[in-house]
Amino acid sequence: MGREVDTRERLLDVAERLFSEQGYEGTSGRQITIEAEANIAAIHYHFGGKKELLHAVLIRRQEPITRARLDRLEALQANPNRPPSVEEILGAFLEPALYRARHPENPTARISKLVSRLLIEKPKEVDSIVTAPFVGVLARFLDALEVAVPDISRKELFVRLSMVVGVLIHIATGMQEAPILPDFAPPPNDDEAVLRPVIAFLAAGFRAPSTEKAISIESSEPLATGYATDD
Amino acid sequence: MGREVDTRERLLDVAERLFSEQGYEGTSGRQITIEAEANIAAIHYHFGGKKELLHAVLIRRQEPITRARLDRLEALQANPNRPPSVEEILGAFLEPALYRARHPENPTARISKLVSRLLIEKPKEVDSIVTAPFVGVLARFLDALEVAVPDISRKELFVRLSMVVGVLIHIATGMQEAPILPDFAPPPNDDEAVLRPVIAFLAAGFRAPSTEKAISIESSEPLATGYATDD
DNA sequence: GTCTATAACTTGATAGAC
DNA sequence: GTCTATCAAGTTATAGAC
Repeated sequence: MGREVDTRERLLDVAERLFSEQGYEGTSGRQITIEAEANIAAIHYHFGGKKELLHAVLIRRQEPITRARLDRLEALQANPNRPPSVEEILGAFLEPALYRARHPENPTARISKLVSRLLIEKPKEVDSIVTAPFVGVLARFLDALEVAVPDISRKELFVRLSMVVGVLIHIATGMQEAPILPDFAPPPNDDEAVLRPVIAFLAAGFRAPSTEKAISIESSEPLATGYATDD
Repeated sequence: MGREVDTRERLLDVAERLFSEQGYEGTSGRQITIEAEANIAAIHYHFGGKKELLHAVLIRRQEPITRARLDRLEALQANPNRPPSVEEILGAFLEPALYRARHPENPTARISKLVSRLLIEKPKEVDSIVTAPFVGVLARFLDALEVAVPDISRKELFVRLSMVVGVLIHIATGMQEAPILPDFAPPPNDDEAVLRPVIAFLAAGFRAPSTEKAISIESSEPLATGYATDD
């Protein structure tokens, strides 16, 4: 295991694993090269530096997940007479990112954990590369949710979708199997069993009545932003 | 601002801010002492080291939040004839940790963000000190939820509560106001407006029908754990 | 493409003067 | 309690031999 592929790819594999387990700042280039059985100078030679290595790690996996999400969503939308349910939409959003999420050796699980960490740690070297591909995806799913849950404004649907992202990150980082409560067994290893209760919970949340105040007749303006400076 | 208190306290304040903004690994003791207008050796003198400084930062705020949560929960449970609703329970859990969460200068907001980061980054120096106080709190809230949502097993309620934790972390780290979608204004600054739609969403999730298979008559054993080794 | 060697710097820590 | 001075160890990065 490990020596059948060339140095460049071994570096990508090891970096992906270590970055996801220890974070970007918590992982040194030295450790990566050692575990990849490569030379200390290899990162600089193949990528230019640690930052560029992170970019390469992300690019390699980001696009397939994005496409899987959009493909699944489009498949669900194929029949305009039966628009997808909230459950189906959430499945299309969550499953590609959490495919075999409880198998740490699985690339999808690792990259979702890494992206989640980066979203919180926000080292300067990322922002664009992590979030940019996400923006288009969220917009498409928001469109679908507007059809599935017509009673809720796009604005409130966005708040709800953002909580889905929070849950996704929580699962991807493996926090829910933390020391949190000792008397519970860790979740099962198969995706369906992990996601079924999660999707049921979230879908019910989407169907909750709106919490927005009923708006007066004269409301052609956008909703107030609430940008108070305060204090 | 900054020089009215003694060095030890200034170090705690600055460390709290920098750790929460940059993470534990991403913040150097040097930077802390410089911004606290203290000497480079001050951390070692007052705390013993960077790790002990982190402990001191956490201890200072952890306990008040824990007590606020439990106090609120107990107040809700004062009248045994009217057990608290899911919404009230969630409010008691979330509000103490998110008090003025969108004000980065607010200690509660900072410490919640720091704890959230530590739960994901998991530097070796913490685990116990971060998660230990949390365990007892979660158990108490789970008890309350069992009364409020009697149709759902404690096991599935735990899964749902763990998603609440995910949402809490998402909000505390400020991820939901990220670059995620450009056409939405950031959430308002007042807690009630931030939390009302969140709590409504989560409460509806708790009331979703159980996703557990109906169990056969003979089921004195604990549910299967799903600890498959697989692969 | 891979190596050694090392430059240039930052980190956490501490001894010892004041 | 606070300072300077310095430590050993670690970091990214790079020049140049093979």
